[in-house]
Amino acid sequence: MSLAHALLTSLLEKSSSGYELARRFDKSIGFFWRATHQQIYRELARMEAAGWISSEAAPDGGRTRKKLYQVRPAGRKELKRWAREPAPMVEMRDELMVRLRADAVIGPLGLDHEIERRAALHADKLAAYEAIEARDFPPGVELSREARLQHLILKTGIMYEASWVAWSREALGVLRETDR
Amino acid sequence: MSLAHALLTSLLEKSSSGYELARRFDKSIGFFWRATHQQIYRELARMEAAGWISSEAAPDGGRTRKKLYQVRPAGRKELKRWAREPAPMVEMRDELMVRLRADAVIGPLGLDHEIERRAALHADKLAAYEAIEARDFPPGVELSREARLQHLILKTGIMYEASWVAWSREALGVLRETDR
DNA sequence: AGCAACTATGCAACCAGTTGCATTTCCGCC
DNA sequence: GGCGGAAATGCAACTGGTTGCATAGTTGCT
Repeated sequence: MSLAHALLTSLLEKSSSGYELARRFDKSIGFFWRATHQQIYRELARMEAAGWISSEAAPDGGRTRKKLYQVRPAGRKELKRWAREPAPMVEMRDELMVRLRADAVIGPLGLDHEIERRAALHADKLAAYEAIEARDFPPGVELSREARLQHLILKTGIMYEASWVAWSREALGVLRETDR
Repeated sequence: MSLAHALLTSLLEKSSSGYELARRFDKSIGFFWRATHQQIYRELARMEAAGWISSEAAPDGGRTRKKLYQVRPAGRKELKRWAREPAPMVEMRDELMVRLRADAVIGPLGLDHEIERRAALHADKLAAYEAIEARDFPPGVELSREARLQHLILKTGIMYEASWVAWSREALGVLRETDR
């Protein structure tokens, strides 16, 4: 269960409401860990029950239902404990590979369109990440430890998307050479 | 739900029992789609209920409980239908990134050991894939359409593992430079 | 005043995948 | 004859993630 730990990390950076966390997950953290608002609310409730975080009504005099969460010492301790655990290796798990194999067995299925579509999506993400890199991590600037690690994480995303863009080119080559 | 379709593909290659499929999933198909025997038995039962596959007792005179499954026309049709659907893009989702971010926020946690451990695992997989490539797809040999697609799938695995090995080197550099 | 869009939270049902355990039969070994 | 291990199938309980829907207040437009 590492959504909880992603949320702890995010809350340590800044105490927030569930809603704010959900939107934050659409950005930085969300590059490598997705979560719906449902999941987040449910998880926050659990974490509060476990004593990892505490909540207070937002300082707006009760006009909204908004709750602000902050990390309690037990939560920080839990995050430290968890971070030292071995991280399960992420396996490649891709429906497209199943489709390619099906295509190999039951004849040409026109998967090239699909690959082109995905190549475009990966290229978009890659461009977005590279824009962030150019903006936040320009070359020649000394970075803090924290910033260097954030840069590393961003570069991981860049590597990932670039790999898929390159792969798509190769796959299209194979398919077209083959189906000519 | 694409385990069903992975199983259909596998059964089209060769009619098999659940047990055999489970072991086959530890090899070729399992490089990009994992499944436990539990999942496989459950899914085979569903697929039979849907009329995609049919089963018969293994030709051993009822001495074992073994069942042999084969694909029915409806199953082949379903596979074709499914293969043309858009394939959801696989997002990068990695606990290690959460850990790196936690490390950025709550100080050095000694993640370098963890990264080394994973680098070794990825290097092992990479070596295994490359051995298969050298054995099954030696350079200069003309390949059938099916074999070319299988080679493409294998190369995808190689790209994936090689990316992570390269990434690990970079990550270790950042961490060590930073924590010196 | 009326409506749409956004902020903010949550319940309930479902689906896919994991874990732990149970069962039966066969085979080889001591 | 007994024992362990592999072949083969399956049930039950649980976890994590998704989907659809409900609720309620706020802001701003017309």
